Amino acid sequence: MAKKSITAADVAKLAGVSQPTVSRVFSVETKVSKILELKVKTAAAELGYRPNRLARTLATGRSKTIGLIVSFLDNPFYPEALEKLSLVLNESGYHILIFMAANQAEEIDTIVEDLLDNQVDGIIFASVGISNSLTDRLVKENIPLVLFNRGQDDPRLSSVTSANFEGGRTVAQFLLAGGHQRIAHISGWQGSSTGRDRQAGFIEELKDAGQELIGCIDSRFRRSLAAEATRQLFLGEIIPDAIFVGNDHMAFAVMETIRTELGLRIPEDVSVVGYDDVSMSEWPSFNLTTIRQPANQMVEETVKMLLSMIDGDFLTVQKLEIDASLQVRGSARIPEEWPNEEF
Amino acid sequence: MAKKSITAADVAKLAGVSQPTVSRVFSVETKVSKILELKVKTAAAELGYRPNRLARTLATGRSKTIGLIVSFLDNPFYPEALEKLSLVLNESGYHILIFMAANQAEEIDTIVEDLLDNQVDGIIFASVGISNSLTDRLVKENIPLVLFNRGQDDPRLSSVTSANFEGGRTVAQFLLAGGHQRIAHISGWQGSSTGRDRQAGFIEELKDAGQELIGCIDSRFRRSLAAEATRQLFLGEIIPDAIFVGNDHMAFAVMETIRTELGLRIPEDVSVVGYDDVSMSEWPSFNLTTIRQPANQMVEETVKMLLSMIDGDFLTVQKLEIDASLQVRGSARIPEEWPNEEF
DNA sequence: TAATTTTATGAATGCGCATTCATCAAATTA
DNA sequence: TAATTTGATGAATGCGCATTCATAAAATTA
Repeated sequence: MAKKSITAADVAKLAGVSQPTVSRVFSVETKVSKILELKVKTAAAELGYRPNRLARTLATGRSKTIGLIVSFLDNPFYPEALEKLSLVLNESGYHILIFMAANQAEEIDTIVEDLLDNQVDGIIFASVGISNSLTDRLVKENIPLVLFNRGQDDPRLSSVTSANFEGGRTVAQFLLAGGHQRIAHISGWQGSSTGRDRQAGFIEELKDAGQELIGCIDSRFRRSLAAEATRQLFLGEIIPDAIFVGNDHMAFAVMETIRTELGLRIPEDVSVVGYDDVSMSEWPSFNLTTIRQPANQMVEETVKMLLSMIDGDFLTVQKLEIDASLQVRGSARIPEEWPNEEF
Repeated sequence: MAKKSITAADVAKLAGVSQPTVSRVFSVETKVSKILELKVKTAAAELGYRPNRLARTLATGRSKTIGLIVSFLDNPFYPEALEKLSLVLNESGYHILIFMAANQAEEIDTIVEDLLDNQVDGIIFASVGISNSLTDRLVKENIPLVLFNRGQDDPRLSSVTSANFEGGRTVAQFLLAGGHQRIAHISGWQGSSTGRDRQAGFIEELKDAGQELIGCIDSRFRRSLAAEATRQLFLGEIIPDAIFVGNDHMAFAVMETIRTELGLRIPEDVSVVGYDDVSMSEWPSFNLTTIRQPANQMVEETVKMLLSMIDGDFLTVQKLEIDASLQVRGSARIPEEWPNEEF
């Protein structure tokens, strides 16, 4: 029933030229005389012709489509990033084939196969890890890929993250300067570089100052686990006067647990610091002091990196770390001598 | 440089059969003898063959890909829906080509052209409208489409929404039963059916009870406008004792403005009711009484509808409205005689 | 003006698959 | 056993485009 679509051949016939000429008019960097070009364009407009992108892909081997695998969409950082990603890629003429993932290696494998079946020109892994075997596969197949907000040690993998280690350090400095004595950490997933690096930087800086964490619980970027961890931390003899939470998404749950269940005040009784600076952080209800991870910039760099790999300019692997500064708000005691603006 | 990929012909050669036989093995509903099938599968496994989905599309005319246009991704209702959508479509073997949109008709037109170039089998418009001319076009091209969380009068358009009019009515009943006397409405975008219907149902029920709104401001589903509208409402002589907000996303901003800027208590001074029941609504900070819009069910129906259109079973246009019940929480005074559970 | 180079164009081909059609072998019936 | 039907398989073709190659026309040079 579907109306047969208009092909280059149809346009060619109407314009009185050959099909290749039509093709040339709709491709860049090919020479067609002004006269024929006009004829073709007129005919095309009359018929409402548009090149079939899939046929083009089949002929050229390039789909102008990139695969995107996203996880943790309940964390508002990712919808924000996704929106930006879409914008930037579309501007470059790329389309997005999107897949949501939990974070099991097996599932990722399946998704990637699917992506390859669709001839994507490259893949962005947003906050999902990639197994060694899959890396082998993709490197061998020569599929460009970039990890977004997730790093891996494998020297063949490019990634864009914020400076998580430094970020963790900064939080520690801030809390130490605020005179906190009983500092705890509710960490992001220790199976992820972001979770690990933030924690490592945080602990290292504390150690340099002669302090140790009074508690450290992996809550795997999940609200419910973060809430549970909070309860846990306030169960013992020594209760925290400051908690660094592995990301904002969990920090909100932590704050609510502290206020609602424990009946404590923030920051008077407990300071809370997050990581990401999602837009919700500045909502009055939270007013969360947090490390600002510039999603826009990260997205731009990710796309730039991926596209240059696709264009084959250089396939140099890069592990880019974007500076992440502290956004001081009201959820943590502010040291008197702390610089006014951003750190 | 890209390694030439393995084709059906390669597999055929290794298996000692013809290319069509390989094709048949990888298509459903085609008969191949057990012997050859095994040979082919063995050879395919050995080579790591997978059918090129684009080539298949070109040959069959079906891409097994659907286009998704989403707007308002900052409203957590949509990421939640998106996640579900991805799940359900993938289960049916469909892929998603995703586009973010603001809500200008022109932009949508461009996106749809792009989608068509990619031979999508169908399109889901999540919370975006569609112009008449575009409808003409898509109907003529015979492209199945479903509007998700958005209705339009055009009899050619299928849609899945919640029962927005009834939902608005329910909220009014609830607020009236609670004895509220000065009821206001901060509405969703009046350019959208959801915004209009919720408002219309709300007003109608009030009218039936002999009440009128003391204020009604279109805040177009935007937080900042909702906050501004709240200030506006409390500027006058008569200030509201209840506000129905067009969706949860805005309701959070309204609540924060009421508490932080106006220094009023919820629900003691003002009752607030939202619409959607996003997961954030049950966060202790908000504990928002709201109309529950069952995203899961809406997504499932949307997909079911779209796929049946694609399969050509029947192209009957449907305007499906899913029941939406009131989720009573703490942000609005609860009438004494109100049924314990859901309404 | 003749000889040479450049440039625009069309014919032919291939990308990887599904599908029609013809063929041949096997299974069924008379 | 001959005649008929069924069913599996391969050869050929097309989906819509880009691209190579050959050719004819135009532009350049001698």
